[in-house]
Amino acid sequence: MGSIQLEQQSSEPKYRHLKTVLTEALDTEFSVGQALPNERELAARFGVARATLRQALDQLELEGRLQRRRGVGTTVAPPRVGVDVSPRRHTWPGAPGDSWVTTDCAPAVPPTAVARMLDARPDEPVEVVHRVLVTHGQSVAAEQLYVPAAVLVTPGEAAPAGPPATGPERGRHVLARLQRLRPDGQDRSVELGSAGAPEARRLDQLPGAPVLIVTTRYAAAGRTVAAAVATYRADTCRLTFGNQGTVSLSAS
Amino acid sequence: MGSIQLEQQSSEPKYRHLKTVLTEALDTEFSVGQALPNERELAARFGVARATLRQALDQLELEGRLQRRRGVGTTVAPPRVGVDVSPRRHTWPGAPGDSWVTTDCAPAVPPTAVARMLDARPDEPVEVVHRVLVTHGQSVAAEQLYVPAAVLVTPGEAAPAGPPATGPERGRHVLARLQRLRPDGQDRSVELGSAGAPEARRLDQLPGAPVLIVTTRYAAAGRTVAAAVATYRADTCRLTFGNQGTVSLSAS
DNA sequence: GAGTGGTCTAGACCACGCG
DNA sequence: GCGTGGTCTAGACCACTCA
Repeated sequence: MGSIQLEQQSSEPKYRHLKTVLTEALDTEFSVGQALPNERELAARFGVARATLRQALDQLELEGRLQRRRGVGTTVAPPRVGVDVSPRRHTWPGAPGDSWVTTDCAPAVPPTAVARMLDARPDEPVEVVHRVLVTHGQSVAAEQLYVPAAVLVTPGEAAPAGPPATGPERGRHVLARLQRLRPDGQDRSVELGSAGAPEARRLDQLPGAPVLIVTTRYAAAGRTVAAAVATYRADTCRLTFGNQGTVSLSAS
Repeated sequence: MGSIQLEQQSSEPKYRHLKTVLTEALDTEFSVGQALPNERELAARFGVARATLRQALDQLELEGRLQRRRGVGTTVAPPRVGVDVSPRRHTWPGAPGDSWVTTDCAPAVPPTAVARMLDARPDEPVEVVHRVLVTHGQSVAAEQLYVPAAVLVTPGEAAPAGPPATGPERGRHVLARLQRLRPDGQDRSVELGSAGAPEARRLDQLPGAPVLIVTTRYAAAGRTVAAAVATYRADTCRLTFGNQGTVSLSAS
């Protein structure tokens, strides 16, 4: 990246041309993990204001090419890790092979959007199970699983030995009871969002960072019995859906 | 949104507080399609610089709450439209029920990343079929489908009557031949990206706008026979995966 | 304490859509 | 031609990490 000046011809914005130049430099002159010069240095080298340079860096970070940490610097990001969200692996919360870790649980009234998804009255109490997904030593996703209290009571069965009113143990208790319902299927959707303050803390990133929001509706006996809202770090991960056909492809 | 001043207490950045205030205003005082005051007006009303206000608007646009058009203004965005990308509906390119429209096709050498996905030599020629997906009168996705020329030739069959060297008709020809291979399965992944110049033009948005990139690998007879890179507008759509279980949920 | 990225300001001009 | 959002500047200070 020895370039000193940014020659430009057309009406293309500077930051976009800058992004192109930086992308080529990343492809040819940098390796994963390597640190870039700091922003003031880079801006001076290209002869632009720091805000303009940052516009280019912002997009490169959005695309997962760069990793920026306050107080530390900017480095070349590793390729995104693939996270399998296909129903085969991620079948049913708490099922064997489920690699999520339950971190907390408490009863609450759900957000209205969640209540609608559950076909529940807006004021109906639900259990909220908080879980995180850790791979390669880093948190990649945080999830809130909503289960109406009503679906957890089994008719003709005595109330179970009292679980704690809150905490991971209560969450495991809820998942165990959910397990007893036979899963029929799930609807799932993916959209772009930005991390709220609590998710950002759990995912070790700044609030407002881009995330992929995966919303899942779980069904048993033809009824919606649970809903999950999971936020995946968009910068570091890629959602994979495994093989959706009849014959396996060999892993490449 | 009659609020005139932005009182603040903690170390929370102004733009984030601003975003919270605006979100509440959108939820309570605005309806879909309604226009907001212009940016200079809003910035003055909240007592911040325009750049700070724009930081808040940027995030709200990323979340699909706002729609901004240069020369026009900012309006409240409608809810994102769900686009079904489940294998049931989106089975095999060109299959009946496939709602994509073929716009162009030409032979080319694929990008190296695509060649690797196809298990092809980097210089092996492929057919590139361009397609767009239109729903509710707007383009929501643009796709490039890569098919190695080798998989299209049928041994012991005469070369077909010459298709045009380029254009939609050639694309339909390629898809028709691809149909003859029996589909076995597909691998799919979703990640965040930003629109390049050509995709931006086809999706009627600005370059750099956030998109969801869906990469699909199609297999037949245990081999990878095609790969598709589709970019969906992240602002206006939500990818849905239908029912992935054994029993249908009633549509809500 | 030195150095990094994150936030913020108060301007300016440009490109675009529309009447 | 006017009003809109998009780009750009040249500063400033803050919050954070690390030696």
